[in-house]
Amino acid sequence: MRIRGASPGEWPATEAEAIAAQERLREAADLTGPGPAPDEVRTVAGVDVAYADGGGLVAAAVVLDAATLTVVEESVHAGHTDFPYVPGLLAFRELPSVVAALEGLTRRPDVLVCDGYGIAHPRRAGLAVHLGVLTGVPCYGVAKTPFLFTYEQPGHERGSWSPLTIDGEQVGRALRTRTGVKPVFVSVGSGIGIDHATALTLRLTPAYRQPETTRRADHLCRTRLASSAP
DNA sequence: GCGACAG
DNA sequence: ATCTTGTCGC
Repeated sequence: MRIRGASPGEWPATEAEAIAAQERLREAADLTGPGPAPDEVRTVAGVDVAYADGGGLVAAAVVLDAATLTVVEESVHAGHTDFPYVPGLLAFRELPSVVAALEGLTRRPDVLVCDGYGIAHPRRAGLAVHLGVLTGVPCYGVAKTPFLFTYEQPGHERGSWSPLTIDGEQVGRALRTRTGVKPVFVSVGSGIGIDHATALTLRLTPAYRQPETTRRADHLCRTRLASSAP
C-alpha cells in the first residue's frame, strides 16, 4: 500500500520536537463516527516490531481475511532505529519501520490493528493515532499492559469490558478477550469508534488473549529477526 | 519532589 | 522490547 506524507525530512530528532509533533497530530485524528462495522471489514492488518541489540529491528505487517482469519499477505522490513524507547513516544521509535513494512503490501487493508495505544495516551497521540492519520486507514490499538489511566477490573467473562479513564475522560476500554484471563486495553487511533474496535477485537480473539493480527505479525518479525541475527 | 510509564 | 527454567494443564 502507498503511504503519503511519510517523508523522513521533518522527523523529530529530540523529545521536545516529538512532543510538539504529537500536539499537532492529535488535531488531525478522526474521532468522529463509528467507522467500519465488523461485518463491513474484509481485511485487517496487524503490525509489530522485534528489536535486536544496537538499534537493529524487523517490522512486520500481516493482512488477514477478517472472516476466516486466514493470512492473505505478509510483508517484512529489516532496518534500524536511533530513537530510544521513551514512554509516550513509542511511535517515533516504531513508525518508520512499520510504515516501510506496510508499503510492502500490495493491498490497502480495511482496518489496521497495532500493539500499544491510540488516544489512551498523555497527549492523546499514541501509536495508533499516528498510524491512522498517516495511512488514512481506520486504526486502533490493543495493548497488553496498563499505561496512564485508571480503570475498574472488567467482568470475568469474555466480552465484558470497563472504561479506561484519564481525568474523567473515557479514552478506551479494558476488554476481556478470554474468560478468566487478564484483559487487554483497547483504544482508538483514527477513523474507527470504540464500539466497532471492541467488536472487531472480539472477532480477532477466538483462541488467545491477543488478536490474531498481532500474534501473526509478532511471530513473523520475531522469526525473521532470529534468522537474520549474527 | 521523585518515581513510574505502551513496546 | 529482551533475557530465561521449570511447571501446570488441555
